[in-house]
Amino acid sequence: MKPLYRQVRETLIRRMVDGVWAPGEPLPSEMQLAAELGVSQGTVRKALDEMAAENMVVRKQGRGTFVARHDEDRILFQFFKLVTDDGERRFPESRVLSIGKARASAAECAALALDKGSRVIRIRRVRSFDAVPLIVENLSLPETLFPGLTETGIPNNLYGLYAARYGVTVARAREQLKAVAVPKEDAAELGVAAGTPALLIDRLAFSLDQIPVEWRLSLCLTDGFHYLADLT
Amino acid sequence: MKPLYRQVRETLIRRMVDGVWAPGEPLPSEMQLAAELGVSQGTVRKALDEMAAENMVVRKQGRGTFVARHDEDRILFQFFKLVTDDGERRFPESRVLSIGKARASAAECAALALDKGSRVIRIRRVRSFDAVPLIVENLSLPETLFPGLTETGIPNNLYGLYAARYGVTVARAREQLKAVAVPKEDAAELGVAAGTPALLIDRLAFSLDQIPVEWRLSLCLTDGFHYLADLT
DNA sequence: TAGTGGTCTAGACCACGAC
DNA sequence: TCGTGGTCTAGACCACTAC
Repeated sequence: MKPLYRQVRETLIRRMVDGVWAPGEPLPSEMQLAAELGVSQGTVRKALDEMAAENMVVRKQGRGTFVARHDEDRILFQFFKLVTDDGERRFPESRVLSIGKARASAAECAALALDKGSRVIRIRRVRSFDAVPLIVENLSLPETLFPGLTETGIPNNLYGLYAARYGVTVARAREQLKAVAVPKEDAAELGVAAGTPALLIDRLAFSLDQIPVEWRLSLCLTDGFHYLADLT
Repeated sequence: MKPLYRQVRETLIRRMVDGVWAPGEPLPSEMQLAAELGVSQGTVRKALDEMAAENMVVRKQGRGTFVARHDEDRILFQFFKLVTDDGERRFPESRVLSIGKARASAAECAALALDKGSRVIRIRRVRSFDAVPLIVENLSLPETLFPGLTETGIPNNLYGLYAARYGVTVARAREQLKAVAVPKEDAAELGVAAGTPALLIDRLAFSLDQIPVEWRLSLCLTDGFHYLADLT
């Protein structure tokens, strides 16, 4: 049998997925949750501590426990690892180059665990620091999860939009990095010669319930910037 | 005042640094530690759980709590992020190209927090998979921490040597990644043309007591391999 | 002052490993 | 069977926030 605190944890995650508590909202207090779920406060606490460690909730002494929001700095930088060489964390501006729908390619079906023939939304954009382009990004999203996305404006912070408009919270991602030569198609957008070395980041993002919800290929110049990883 | 469980944690780390318990050895049981330190078992447990989460100790139900060892698996999963494109984790062979002592450069002093004029050990080696060279590595170590290192054989698993021979346990590292063109000096070792894109990994490794103990620049080809990061 | 999460304690029982 | 860590409970007090 699964430990009680993990069952509690899953109940709470289920509720967040179902939108019972929206991002930014406070959860009931530990005592209330314990009473409602028929367990002791300590068990609820262990579940919440684990969720806090994974950035799903934020605990504030004296105030309460809140569902994590995707516009808090700590969450933003959970997924954005590119830092200036003097260690400054900054967030780039974005400009959408194209957006549209299409039948998912084989690679997209594989990455996003979609059935053959499913449809995806594709976004291509450039991200810049101080008007200097540094990243070209190609995103694929399952259309069923984000209906109508192509008709709205695309904000800089996409994960905030996923959460606010579609109730899809990105909780975790895995990134695969390679060094590649910038191909002809991307050279112009980045303002460099084709063949320049660049960092290719292949990211698959997962929702609270571990479903892949976004596939993103980012081609990054690393002049004055680097990808920062902590091996803990 | 610092919480009790953190004081316990620091006491235990201090003992590991001082070699009271060597890697692989069991710690006293929770009850024994609690009695000795004059706290409750729950407080010791919280300290140990935290240390287990940071890979400093390994807990095994029914057996005990053990000081973590720098065996291949730990290196592979905690410190070696390069995996094959089909997800296989493998350990490369290494061949030392040169080893020697020198006065630390300004960059080395800055990275390793050394006084100007300190001496360092420098190692240069090539790492291969199936005899195909994939990584050229330049390491710098403070000589005071590793006396006599230049006179011994250099094993493939350096962190194991640091721990076994010098009592220096690498607990954490930060890595900075860039995409660069392979310079002339390294092209021959890697068997590629100068200018080929490669991943440059700048790693600073810290001991249990948070002292920088190794600076490592790894130039990696990412053909058939990638750097894997989990954003949690 | 009241309510929240943070720390600390004490004790019970369970699951696992060694013998 | 015994000793270990793993889970669960219950209750006390502290630190912080809001009112």
